[in-house]
Amino acid sequence: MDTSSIPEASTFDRQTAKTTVTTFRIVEALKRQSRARVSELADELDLAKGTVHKHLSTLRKVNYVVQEGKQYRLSLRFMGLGATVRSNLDIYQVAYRSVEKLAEATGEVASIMIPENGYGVYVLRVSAEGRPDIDIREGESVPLTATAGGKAILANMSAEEREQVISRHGLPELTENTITDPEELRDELRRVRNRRRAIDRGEYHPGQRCVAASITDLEGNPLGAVIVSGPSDRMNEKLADADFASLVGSTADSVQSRLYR
Amino acid sequence: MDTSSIPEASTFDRQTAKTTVTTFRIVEALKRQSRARVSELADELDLAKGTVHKHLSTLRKVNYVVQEGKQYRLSLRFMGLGATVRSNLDIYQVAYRSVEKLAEATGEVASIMIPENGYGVYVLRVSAEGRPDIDIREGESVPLTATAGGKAILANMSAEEREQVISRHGLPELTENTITDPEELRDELRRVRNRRRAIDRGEYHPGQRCVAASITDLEGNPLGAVIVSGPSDRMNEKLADADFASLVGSTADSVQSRLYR
DNA sequence: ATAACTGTTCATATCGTATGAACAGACGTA
DNA sequence: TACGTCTGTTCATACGATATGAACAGTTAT
Repeated sequence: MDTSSIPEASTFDRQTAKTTVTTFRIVEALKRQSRARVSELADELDLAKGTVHKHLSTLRKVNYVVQEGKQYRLSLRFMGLGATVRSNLDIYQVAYRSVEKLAEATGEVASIMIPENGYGVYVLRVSAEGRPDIDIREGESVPLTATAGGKAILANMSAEEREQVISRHGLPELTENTITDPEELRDELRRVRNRRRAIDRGEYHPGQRCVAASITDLEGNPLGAVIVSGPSDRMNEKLADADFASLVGSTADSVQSRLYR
Repeated sequence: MDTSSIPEASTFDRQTAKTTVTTFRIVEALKRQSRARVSELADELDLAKGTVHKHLSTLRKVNYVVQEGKQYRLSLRFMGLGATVRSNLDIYQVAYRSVEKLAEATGEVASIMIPENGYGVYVLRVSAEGRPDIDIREGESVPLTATAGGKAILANMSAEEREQVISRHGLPELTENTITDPEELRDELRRVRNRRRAIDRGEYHPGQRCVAASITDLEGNPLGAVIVSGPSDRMNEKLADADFASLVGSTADSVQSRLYR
């Protein structure tokens, strides 16, 4: 599951360009459906066919949508935007090599997550054998409350920010292991702070287990997290070795120190 | 250099959502500048400050722009769009492993390019030692006329399509080696067709040299190209070995055959 | 302290969006 | 084949919303 979708344009205040809202509602619908026709989108978004057609043909003219017969799909130009956004992140540049090494050393998938608007975004994922395409993809947004990386980030936020995230986004129950009680989450975050590492047990994907350590700025505010993920059973074995978990922490520390030089 | 930018909204016909055009002009300006303030964008795009502010705050509300103090930047959500678009491409799924192997076998950067709207887009780039971040990035659009991959694609287009690309986009001179004469390009494309491979010599980046082979559908229409790129001097040495160049071709053939099974 | 910036909000006029109808063409069915 | 129902696209219209420039307060430099 990805983040929730954009409400219809009329729910926004007067200081909002509602045409733009509608455009992005269409873009996100196309993201979900990968390819769609005019009337499908009109039905789904409750818009007139003419309206959808106008938006799609506009997006086609600016090259962000491609028409294939009667179907429309998002164009590869979005890849260019995504790649540019990512490469502008200091943390991505600095962390790239370390994450690669971490994947190699652990034999599992290693990632970087960055918080944005109360969500966590995986900006980098490397597996020991090539790029991973299953389960979680680079660029995916996930709730901070239901992943090891997210918990590592939340744990280092100020109480104020943390509570804001919790009240804004709640604690969506994604698997039977997801923490859904705010008080329980606060306890868990205290443990994360003390141990300087977060662990999840299938709270986002059942059967997946992750270890994470946070990267902070000089005041201790969270900038992101380093994560190692794998199948629960294999991860359980590996976690028995204390060196394994400390690898995640030392990677995070190394990235953090290089961020400030 | 990336693809050219969107003209101002008023130049579009009546069947176009001009608000959307303006929004994407702002998005592309933010792509170029990575972070910008309201009045910078207003100056650059020749819009009223109030207009830019309205668009930016709209984009922020739908989570596609992040505000950091007085600066605005594109959000990581564009990464999610880009990753989704890419993973919907059959050719990406099929080619991934082969390109990885090709990078390893050649010791150079191996890529897949896909044509879209008369441009070539690098949808995948793998280097023997980790992900390459220099020069050309995944997601970047380049002119078909000035790259080996682009020439491999152009060579397999119908004469009609090919001429349409040439007349629409021209032959932009990117380095002193770029082919700028249409007739010379047509000759070159004939050679490409005969040899079943395209070579460039710094026509896009000086000092870079690439070999490419096309991937086509069952009717022979170009779907993309497989490319190996590296520094000119090193590539010259390697190209002396006939097996080296044929590796590119056999990779393309293998991808193509697996596309139709 | 001044001055020149800034980002944001506001009211206004005009432009342009969203709508639903109308149309022709594609598609499937009988 | 002929029908009916779907489609995408275009069009005119009414209303709504965009773009504007001015006004304002806040910030940064001078």
